Amino acid sequence: MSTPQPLSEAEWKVMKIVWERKSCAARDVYQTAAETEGWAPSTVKTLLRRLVEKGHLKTTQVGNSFLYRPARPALKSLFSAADSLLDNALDGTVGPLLAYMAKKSSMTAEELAELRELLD
Amino acid sequence: MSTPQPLSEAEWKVMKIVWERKSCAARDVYQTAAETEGWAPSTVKTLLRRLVEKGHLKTTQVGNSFLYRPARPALKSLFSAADSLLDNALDGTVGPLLAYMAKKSSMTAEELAELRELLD
DNA sequence: ACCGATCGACTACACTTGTAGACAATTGAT
DNA sequence: ATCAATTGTCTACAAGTGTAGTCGATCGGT
Repeated sequence: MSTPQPLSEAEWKVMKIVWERKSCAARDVYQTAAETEGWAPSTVKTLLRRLVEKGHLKTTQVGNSFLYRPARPALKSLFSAADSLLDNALDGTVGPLLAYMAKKSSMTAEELAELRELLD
Repeated sequence: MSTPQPLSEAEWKVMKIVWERKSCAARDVYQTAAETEGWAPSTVKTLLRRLVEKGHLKTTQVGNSFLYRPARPALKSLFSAADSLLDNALDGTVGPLLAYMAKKSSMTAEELAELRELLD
């Protein structure tokens, strides 16, 4: 139970929308996803349902509808995905992989500093 | 064409076997995958075929059979996968993500040193 | 009390993925 | 020349995924 089923690509996008806001009525997700992905409301409904089934989202009923909230923090899910990525790395490729990611991602100065500290 | 379709989980496993070897006859893959994954030869055949279709493997005919060789280096594919992972990261989560990966993966001293250098 | 908007439930369907059997051609050994 | 083993091709099928329509219940406004 600690690690729910992995997220598909479309599911990640929905999760990101939910993680980013505190109140996550279905409507918020519909609207955001319509703008950013061009998805029909039905599409989002299906994804929300599957995410609940998979245990990534918890719901609280409010009137006729639900409030959706993440079942676990974004970082946890991100770490699970990172585990898979690391599984796919061959011997000796992890260093270059991290270097690539560090270079590509724009990290804030603080993040950089923390990371540097950690490497000891 | 620069970025072939992404690899599925099972496909990664096959690719890893091929990347690790010089000569990659189908038989080598069957045997290794049978040991490590318990896959039937048919399963491996299907995966090899799909990988060729997807452009991840190139073949050279040798007698009745093929030699399989990666269409691009492992690092390239790994980087593509890293791109997806980074796409899924929310603001401010990249630092912790890299920290997690660095901690979890046992890198050699040299890799560590290189990475440290890079963070400047 | 009624009506339009909205929500969730159910249904749909093509495509991908995991997993594998059947079979024909070819090859290597005898 | 023959025969067993091996290889690739074709076929199969259940589960997962992307994408979305329909419909009945309900909520909010009048």
